[in-house]
Amino acid sequence: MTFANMVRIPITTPVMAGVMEQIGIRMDFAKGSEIFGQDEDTDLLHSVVKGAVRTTRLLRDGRRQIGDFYFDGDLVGVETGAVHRFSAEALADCSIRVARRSACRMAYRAGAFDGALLEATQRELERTQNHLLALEHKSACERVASFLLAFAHRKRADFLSLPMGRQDIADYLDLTIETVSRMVSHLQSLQVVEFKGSREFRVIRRDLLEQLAA
Amino acid sequence: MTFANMVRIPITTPVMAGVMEQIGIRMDFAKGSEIFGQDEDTDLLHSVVKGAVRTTRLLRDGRRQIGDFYFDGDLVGVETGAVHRFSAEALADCSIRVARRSACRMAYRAGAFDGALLEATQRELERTQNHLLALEHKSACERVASFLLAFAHRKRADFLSLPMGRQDIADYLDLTIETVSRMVSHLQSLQVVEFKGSREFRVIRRDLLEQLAA
DNA sequence: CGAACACTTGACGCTCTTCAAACACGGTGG
DNA sequence: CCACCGTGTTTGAAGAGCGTCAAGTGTTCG
Repeated sequence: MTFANMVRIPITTPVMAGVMEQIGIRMDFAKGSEIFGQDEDTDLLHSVVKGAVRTTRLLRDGRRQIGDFYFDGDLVGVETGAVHRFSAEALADCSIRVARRSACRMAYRAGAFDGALLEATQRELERTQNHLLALEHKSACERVASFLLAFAHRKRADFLSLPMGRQDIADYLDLTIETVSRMVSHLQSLQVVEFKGSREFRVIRRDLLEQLAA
Repeated sequence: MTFANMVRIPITTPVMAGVMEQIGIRMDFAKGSEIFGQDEDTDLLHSVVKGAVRTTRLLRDGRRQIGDFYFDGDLVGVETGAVHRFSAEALADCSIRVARRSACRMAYRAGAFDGALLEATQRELERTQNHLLALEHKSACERVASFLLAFAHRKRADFLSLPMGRQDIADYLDLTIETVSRMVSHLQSLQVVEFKGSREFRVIRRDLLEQLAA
């Protein structure tokens, strides 16, 4: 719990995972395809089995807000109303489990299921608060460092691969693509991380990276 | 629903309001006093009867993040875990209703109460997402304009009074107090709003203000 | 009436954006 | 096999916008 804002909170609970595994229908989505759309109804729940998902919403002015990125085990797009306010797309080829809310509620005791849904929503809230925290009063360098660090936390592998492009990172961090690129170069010149191409990277000095993420 | 990001979403539901009214104990808090603290447990629910509340959390580096502002009817600090991650303070003299979660659950059918709590959490999530949206890719002027507009939406009165000071606004909008001050002056010089002192203001040209809030 | 506090205003510098161009990679077709 | 193009990324130079520091102006309260 030293760096709360850098740890990715999984959007799942044991009960929720159990329910989805039991009654969810497995579907595959090709990289780039839409899993659900803005304004579709929220009756279906989606959880990621394998792959990477991004939620976005289009704004009046044509800009695009990134909601968040979701990975193995996460429930995607736990939302407020009857219709989705974000759409979800597969960043990589994905395997997703889909289930109807009503079916989930029947499969389990309704109360237990609602409790799990509440907890998932609370985790999503916590994540959004942390995202806010990761932007507020942080420099471009700190944002990019935090972002890379959050990934390094997910996998212990030597080199790991970012499933999203620079534009997605820029939108997520509220920076321009050029600034993200510059900061990545900067972190490399400091020997803190090493990139192989634009997506594969590894952390060389985790202590420095944590320090730079402030 | 034209300007989703400028509308303050109330954190309440009919069921929740009913429960709190029925079994909540009314308490008064003087301006500046703490309603609950960071790391206190979340067993107690608080709803605002009258007044204005601000939630904040202290960060490692000594900075202070503002969670949100809460007004009449709002449930304050719907949170994730067993302990509060934010503390809540009275911005003005406040009247608050306090109730134990467990008591609420007993007073109502547990299911109905949990549903109401879920909805309140979802609204809090939606608010946080909108807060994020209100910061991302927005200029200082747009942020301040949105902020004032959100208040103008709340009350239809001619002149209305901001319950928080410039520092709170600055923290909320991730700006400095000087920049907030400059933007307020700027909006005044454009004849879009009029200030009487530093807290009382009214909107002169709502259309322009909405345009500036982008 | 004076002191403490909150807010405003000004000047200057740094960071990030903008605009522009170069570069890298992957696929296609000659 | 290599020239060609499209897309995504990097790099550079210039400028705008916001932060910082510092001084000034209210405003509230003893």
